[in-house]
Amino acid sequence: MMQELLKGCLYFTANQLAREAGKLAEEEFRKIGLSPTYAFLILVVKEQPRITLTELSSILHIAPSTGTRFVDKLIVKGLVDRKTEGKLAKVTLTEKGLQLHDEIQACWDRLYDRYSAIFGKEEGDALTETVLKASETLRKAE
Amino acid sequence: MMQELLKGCLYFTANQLAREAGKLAEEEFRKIGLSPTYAFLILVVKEQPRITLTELSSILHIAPSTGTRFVDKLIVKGLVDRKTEGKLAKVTLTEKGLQLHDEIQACWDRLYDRYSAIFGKEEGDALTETVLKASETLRKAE
DNA sequence: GTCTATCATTTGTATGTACAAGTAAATAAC
DNA sequence: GTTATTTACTTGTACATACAAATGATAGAC
Repeated sequence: MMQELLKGCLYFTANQLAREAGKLAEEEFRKIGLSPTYAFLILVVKEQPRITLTELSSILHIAPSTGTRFVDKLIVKGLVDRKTEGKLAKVTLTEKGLQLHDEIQACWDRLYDRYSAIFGKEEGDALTETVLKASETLRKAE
Repeated sequence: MMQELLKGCLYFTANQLAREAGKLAEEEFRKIGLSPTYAFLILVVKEQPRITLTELSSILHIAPSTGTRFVDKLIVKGLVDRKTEGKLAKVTLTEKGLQLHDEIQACWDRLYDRYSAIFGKEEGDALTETVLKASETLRKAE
């Protein structure tokens, strides 16, 4: 059967998992009008004000060009602020962005709880760790 | 540290894994000018000629609208053929699509070998299975 | 037989994401 | 000090993907 073949392919299953996990995450973060990656970006910038675009992108594991687009949109929403210094683009939260921080944290906690409710806390954590390790193994192998 | 938080989030790690796994897969399938999902679509249609759009989409775990776009593009490339019968859209390989089948299969085998070389065959299989199970658990939970 | 509800598909629109090319700043070579 | 190289970032373009709305076809209610 065809389906069996597909099930044995890591590309395929990993994408499926990402899409399913994404549905939950998007649902949770939709409450504050952000998609999950944007929300995470804000958390990162909160922790490291004046972070450069490159560092931000690398922490989020997105391409720099993608980082630029995200920052662009968050500037339009008035949540972050970009100041270029020489060739560096430094990103910082605005007052409004700062105010959103607690809500984002709350969404995140709820999301984590939902994953935990589905998989069980121990198993969920183990799964996340397995997936993380696998992605790091792949990255290093390339 | 921020990075630690992100590493504990399934949404985040699953997307990372999907992107890393995708790089390998795209590289492999680029040789025949298709992206992995298109290639898989062709394998599925080969196995089930006159498959309906809905069934095809569901096997590939993509939304029906996405299925339509994919089929559109493959028609333009001359690899598949769509015949609407009543309200159903039946998809079949063209001669050209059929001829591509062996090459796709070969790419797939090579891709599998590459994953196996990186993770080890046993571990790679186990990983894929874990990821598959997780995505199914999530899907059922929603 | 008409009307309505349901189902399969497509299309409009939007988002996330990336690569490649372009631009601009910093650094190195000489 | 000018030229070449590298580095950081942005922009043009393109693709995968989805949701919601539109369309078209079947089936059921009466």
